[in-house]
Amino acid sequence: MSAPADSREQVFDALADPTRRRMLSVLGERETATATELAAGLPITRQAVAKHLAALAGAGLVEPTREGREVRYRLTPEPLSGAMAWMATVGGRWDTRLGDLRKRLEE
Amino acid sequence: MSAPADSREQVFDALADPTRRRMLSVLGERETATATELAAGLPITRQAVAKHLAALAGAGLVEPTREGREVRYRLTPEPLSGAMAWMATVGGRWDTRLGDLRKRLEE
DNA sequence: CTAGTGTGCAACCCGTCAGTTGCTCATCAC
DNA sequence: GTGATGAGCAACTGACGGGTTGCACACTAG
Repeated sequence: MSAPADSREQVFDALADPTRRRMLSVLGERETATATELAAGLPITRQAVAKHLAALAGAGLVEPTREGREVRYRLTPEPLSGAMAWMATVGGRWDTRLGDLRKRLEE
Repeated sequence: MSAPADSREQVFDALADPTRRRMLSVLGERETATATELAAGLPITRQAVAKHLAALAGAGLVEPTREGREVRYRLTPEPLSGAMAWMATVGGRWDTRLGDLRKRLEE
C-alpha cells in the first residue's frame, strides 16, 4: 500500500470535519495560503484554523513552508488516494459500478 | 454534483470512525449481518454496534431489512462514490493548478 | 528603536459522541 | 403457555475535539 494503514486513520479523521474539507478545497484553488489568510474567509479564529492545519499536516494532506515571518501551506493530496483505494476496495466487492468509477478516476 | 452536499457530510462523518469502517469492511465480505453478529467480532457491545449501524444507515451506506425477529444489514456503497468524487475534484484541481504553474514557468 | 503584523503555545469552556448499563418489547422454539 | 434470544429505547458517564481568549515570541517596515 502506498499509504501506511496508520495514516489512513488520520486522513479519514481529517476529512471528517467540514471546516477542514473547506480549507482543503480552498487550498486546491489557491496554490498556497497562510493560516491568517484562510481564517479571513472562515467564521473562526486564526488559532482554530492553525489547529485544523496541524491536523491536515498530520495526515500529510498539507505541507507548511516557512517564508520569513509567515508560514505558507500548500495542498499535498497524495494521501487521498489511499482513502479512495480503501473505499474502492470495500465498495468494489459489492457494486461493480463503483469499480467503473474507480477506473474512470484512475485515468 | 451527483450527491447532495448534505449527505456528503454524513458519509465523511460515518467514515471517520475506525469501528464503523471495520463494520463496513466486514459487510463487504459477508453479504449481510445483524447487529449481534457484528458485535460478536468486535470488542464492543451490541448496543454500541446498533448506534454505529444507525449512523451508517443515516449516511446511506447500509440498509436494514427486517426478517422475523432479526434485522439484517447489507452494504449499500453507492454514497462512497460521492465522497470519492469530492476527493478527486479537490486533488484534481490541485493537479490543474500545478500544470498551470508549470506552463507559466516554462514561458 | 518602535510599531505593526503573523505565529506559536497554553489554559480553559462546552458540546458531541462512543460506549456502557438496565429495562422493555417482539419473536421463535418447545 | 414458558423460556430463550434478538432488537429497541433511555439515561448516564467519560473522553476527545472544536473553538475561544490571552499572552509571548519572531520578523518586517518606517
